[in-house]
Amino acid sequence: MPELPEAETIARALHSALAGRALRGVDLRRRDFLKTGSPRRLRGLAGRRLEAVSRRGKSVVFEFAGARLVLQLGMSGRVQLARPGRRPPPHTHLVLAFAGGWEARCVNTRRIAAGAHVLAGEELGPLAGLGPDADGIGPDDFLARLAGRAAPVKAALMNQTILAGVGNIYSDEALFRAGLRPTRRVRDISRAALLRLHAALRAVLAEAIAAGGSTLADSTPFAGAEGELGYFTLSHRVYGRYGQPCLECGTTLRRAVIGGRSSTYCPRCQR
DNA sequence: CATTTCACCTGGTGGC
DNA sequence: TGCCACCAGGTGAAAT
Repeated sequence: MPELPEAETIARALHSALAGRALRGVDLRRRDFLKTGSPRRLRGLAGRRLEAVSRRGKSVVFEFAGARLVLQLGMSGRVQLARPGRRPPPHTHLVLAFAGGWEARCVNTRRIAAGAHVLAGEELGPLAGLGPDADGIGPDDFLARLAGRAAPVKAALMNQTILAGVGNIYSDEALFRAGLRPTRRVRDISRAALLRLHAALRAVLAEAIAAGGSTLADSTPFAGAEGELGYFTLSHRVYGRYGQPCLECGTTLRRAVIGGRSSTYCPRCQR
């Protein structure tokens, strides 16, 4: 599912293909995909120049002069960068047409937690209340934001107000690398172990972003092929491997449900 | 406030 | 082969 690295990869690809181009047309194909702002305001973006595409947490941000369009990818969000004319894929809910003949097609199959937000000026919309981005946070800030919490460390990592961008996949991977059981309460974890977790999280995210970058280099959406932006495979060590042997010690990986999310961990390597 | 739980939605899977 | 129950999970609102 799209978390920080996937959103980063999408934002970078869109930025290199589209930054500097004028938005020519907006096609909102599913009205309820627009969560903040009116369709009128959305259409009002047409004619403006796209200054940049960036990322905040798990969201992709189209930056226009005086306004922003925030795209929440949710559970199953993808963006297809394509030439107009060809039929958009099923579940295409919003199409942004740019000068130079590129369309950014926002595709969502499971319509959960996904949507677009048109923000004027300094308006924050869904970005309000987000903690600092997980790929840039330093060890001191990380410790300060987590310190003393009663929540299970897995839940704390996925709490977007504490730290933005981490979801089920990368929290599982970071906890495995740090040797921490996802059910452990943060306040019971030593400072040294939390520092290990910080380092593990930063490393996992950096590797995933690099993997996304290499995927981009292969798919070259700018070369004319239809570019599906959104997913790539970093080889996961625990995520989704419930019931299979741990790659470090061979113990069968177990599953725990935390905050309604299933988490996979090694009962021997993670304490 | 912090924390926990639940609804939302659809495609893929696995059992029969 | 076909049917259907079940699962996945990001977000925000509601409950504790």
